[in-house]
Amino acid sequence: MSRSRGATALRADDAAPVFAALGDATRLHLVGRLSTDGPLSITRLSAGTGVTRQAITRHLHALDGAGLVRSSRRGRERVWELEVKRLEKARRYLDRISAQWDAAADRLRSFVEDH
Amino acid sequence: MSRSRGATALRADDAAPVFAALGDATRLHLVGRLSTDGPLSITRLSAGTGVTRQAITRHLHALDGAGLVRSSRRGRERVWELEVKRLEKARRYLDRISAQWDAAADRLRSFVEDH
DNA sequence: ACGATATGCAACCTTGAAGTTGCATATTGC
DNA sequence: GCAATATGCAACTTCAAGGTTGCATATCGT
Repeated sequence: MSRSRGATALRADDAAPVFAALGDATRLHLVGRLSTDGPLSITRLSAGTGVTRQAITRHLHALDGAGLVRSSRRGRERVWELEVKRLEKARRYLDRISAQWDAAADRLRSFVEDH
Repeated sequence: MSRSRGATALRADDAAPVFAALGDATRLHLVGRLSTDGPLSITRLSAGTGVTRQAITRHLHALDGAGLVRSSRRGRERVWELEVKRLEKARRYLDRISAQWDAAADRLRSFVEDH
């Protein structure tokens, strides 16, 4: 096998929604916050963002739809946490593209040298 | 300096537009195509996409706006190529978030162990 | 029981993304 | 010069994303 832990590479059509979810400043801030501070409630995530709690809730659902976060009810609050696996899949996707580009650049270089 | 080659980490507000540009299936396909086949003209990039050349042109401009591609005129055609540096910055951004998450997970674990 | 706190849900508004069609302009090759 | 090829530019349509307000519902703590 080419990768450890059975990780499957994302195909373009599957990767696009993940990047789209990351492609909003507010959501990217949420992801950053969850990555540093760990699981947090909606109210805590909303504090200091400048937008309403309902808007934040929508963003969290958007991230959830892309598989980037996960939530669970804890008493009267709902706690959200990062789904780091999906994030790493996205990272590997970018890795692969860079690698392909490098290979193409190498081919171009040797082509030029041969002519 | 903390990184070689003077690479600067992207901040959330700068990274979001990059991910947004990657967050569309058509554009992601274009990026993939450019990464494997190298510099290509608009007409070639449009062939077989199912959308009009004008739409592809718009997508290319969107990618350009995010700094992910670069173009130059070659005779009567315009050739687009991947700007792999920006792609790698985005990759490092995801890397950093994963790392922060790992650190947070470690803190949480030792916190639990101490109580 | 009750006030305070934390969410859930829905209707509504505004704006920009994505795609189209139509037409103008620039280059190439004979 | 001219037909074919490759873009550039602009107006128009459709639709969903991002935000808001208002109100209902569920839990906690005393």
